Amino acid sequence: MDRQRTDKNEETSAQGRPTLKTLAFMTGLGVTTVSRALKDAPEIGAETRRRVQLVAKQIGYRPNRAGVRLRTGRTNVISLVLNTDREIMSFVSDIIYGVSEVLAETPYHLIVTPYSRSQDPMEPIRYLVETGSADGVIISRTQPNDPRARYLLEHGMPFATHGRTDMGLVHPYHDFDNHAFAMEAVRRLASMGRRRLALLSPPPGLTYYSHTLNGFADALSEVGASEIPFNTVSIDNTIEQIRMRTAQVMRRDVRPDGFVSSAAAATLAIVAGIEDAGLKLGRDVDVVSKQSSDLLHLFRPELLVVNENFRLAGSELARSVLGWIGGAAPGSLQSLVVANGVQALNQPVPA
Amino acid sequence: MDRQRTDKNEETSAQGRPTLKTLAFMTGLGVTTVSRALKDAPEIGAETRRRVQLVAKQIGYRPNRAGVRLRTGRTNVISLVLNTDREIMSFVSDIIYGVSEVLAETPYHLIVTPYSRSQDPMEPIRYLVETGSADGVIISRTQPNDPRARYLLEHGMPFATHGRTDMGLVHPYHDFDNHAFAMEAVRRLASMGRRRLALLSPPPGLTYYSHTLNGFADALSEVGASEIPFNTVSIDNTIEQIRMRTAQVMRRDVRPDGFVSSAAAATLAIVAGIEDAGLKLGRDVDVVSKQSSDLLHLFRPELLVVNENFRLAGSELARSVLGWIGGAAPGSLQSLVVANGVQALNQPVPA
DNA sequence: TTGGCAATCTGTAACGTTTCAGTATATTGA
DNA sequence: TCAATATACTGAAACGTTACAGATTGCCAA
Repeated sequence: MDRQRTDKNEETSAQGRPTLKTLAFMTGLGVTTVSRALKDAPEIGAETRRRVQLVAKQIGYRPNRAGVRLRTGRTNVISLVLNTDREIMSFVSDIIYGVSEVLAETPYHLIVTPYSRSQDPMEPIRYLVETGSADGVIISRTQPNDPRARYLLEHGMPFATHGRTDMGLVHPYHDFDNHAFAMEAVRRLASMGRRRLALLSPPPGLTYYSHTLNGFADALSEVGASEIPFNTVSIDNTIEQIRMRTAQVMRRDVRPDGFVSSAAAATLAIVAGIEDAGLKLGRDVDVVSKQSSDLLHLFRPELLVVNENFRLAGSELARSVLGWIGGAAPGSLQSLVVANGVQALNQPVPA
Repeated sequence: MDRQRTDKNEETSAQGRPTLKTLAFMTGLGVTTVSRALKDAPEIGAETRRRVQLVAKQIGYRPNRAGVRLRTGRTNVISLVLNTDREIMSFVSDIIYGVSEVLAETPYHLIVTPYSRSQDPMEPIRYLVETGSADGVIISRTQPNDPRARYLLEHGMPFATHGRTDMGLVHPYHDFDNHAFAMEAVRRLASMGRRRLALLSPPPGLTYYSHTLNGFADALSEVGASEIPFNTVSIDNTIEQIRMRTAQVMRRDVRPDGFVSSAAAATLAIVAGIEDAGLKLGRDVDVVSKQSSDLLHLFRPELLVVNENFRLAGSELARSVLGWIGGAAPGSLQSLVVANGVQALNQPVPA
């Protein structure tokens, strides 16, 4: 079980895919010259360079990734590190699409490196660094003090985080402005006369948890509304837990007349809980929710939504990592996207 | 004899990750011996083998993928080929998780190879084969006569399809029994007294389109119900298109009193359309829908649902590809899942 | 003794790429 | 004129792995 080629002569131009040796044979040049000609090295004659590149294009030469990787250590791989059981569904595919879109025009491949509940989140990161399996890494579920970011920085591995850190270290990131989202959501609810607001927050521990909380609190004091505590659940809880908890709080004497929800799936549960308690959306209570695909308005037209574009996030993250690999300053590869305000019903939102 | 002088740069034990050479130096053996000892080759002494493996574990040796790949052509990569704009969201992430789960316990990596609307679906396939970028491939959106499957088969690249083909060629697949789903859906509607049924089908062209249609038709005649044509849209249409079309058909004199929907997102649109026409779910019409995550019941409790487990699909597909790579017969790597529970089987499904 | 054989182990040569240290040839400065 | 220098190219080595074709040893039959 081995390759069919056994002759050590270069004459074998017919089979297998072309290599530098093939190209060298066809052009009558040395492999070194061909290699350099293909990457526009300065010490190659213009004429020769053009000739080599022409032939390469003609026969469809593509550098062997294993060869390059073995020699240079460059993998041409970007790894997207995902939590296999925590990440919310649609989220992930959108990010993947966004990343793919950007990587498609480059020699880079996207590999998905999963880790599950049972594992240390650092494990895949260490694996990537130790084995040098990727040239760059994208991580999500970013924490204020994120050991992954610190580790990657220490080991000189380019990366970008979905969400910001707060460690005094500078690195590329892409983030959605959840502070602005929460403020906008509260303002909107206040403008509808809602005064007792509850927040279904992101999971504590992640950076955007406090962003959201702060935005919520800032806007509360701005508009003079009050908060109904709802912090025994987060969007990481199950649908059933959120639903039950919502129903509970809605049955109390002093109950929320407005909700801010950080995730679409969770919003379904909130609304179900509201209705479990015999109350009506739009009359007794209003809900502002983030969503990543434009479906919530079908669920209940009364819902107020803010769109978060995860596909864009994927693209930005990919661009950031590539930029860092390409030598750009990490500090110049940060982006923060602000939503275009709260949308009632289905008005398209370009981001 | 004396191997004290072989060290060219052996002394530099502090650098980089360990290679076979490192291991050879530490054990006092040759690299060949170490290589074979690690893979339990028969001509290595039991004592030596144990010793080598112990040391390898101690210093955390991991074979260099580029080296292996360059030498053997084996990539240890499985590629998941995805349509970047057509695939429905949650779908994809579930499959990825399923695949990851299986691959996690192997030396294999998952790489996502995208293609977009603008491209020929064959392009990524050809790329993978020509560059030998993967040892196995998973494709979805399978067609009865699928050029990708044929090409992969012709070129000896192991693969598995999500959905079956109908070309008389045998290859691994995983499929959800949509014929059974459609029949079950119709029976359920019929048992509720519904007699004029409409089907929101999968996109024509894909294999499970006809499976679904046939199941629908078979059950219709079984229960003596009739079909209201609804074939100007499929689940590949936009939410808005489906919604409008549903509203149209529901405003007619002879309108459906039951729907069968092949996708959850589309079901949202159907229900919206029904309500646009001033009708009420559960009273004027019932809807049976497939779903991949358990959310539809929150949307409208009256909805009837059948769960399709895409995570399972991902796992099965990964297992199939690995099995084929491992030398199993392609025909033994086919699975069809009905309702809840996988059946391994090799026989054709009711056409 | 001789030769044969099995059991272990080993060096060398690839795989395709890039880098290092050159080698020719022409061009220039004096 | 000679040497210095730039221009255009080249072979060899190396990255880490595995396959191939030996080595070396001990043992036993003849």
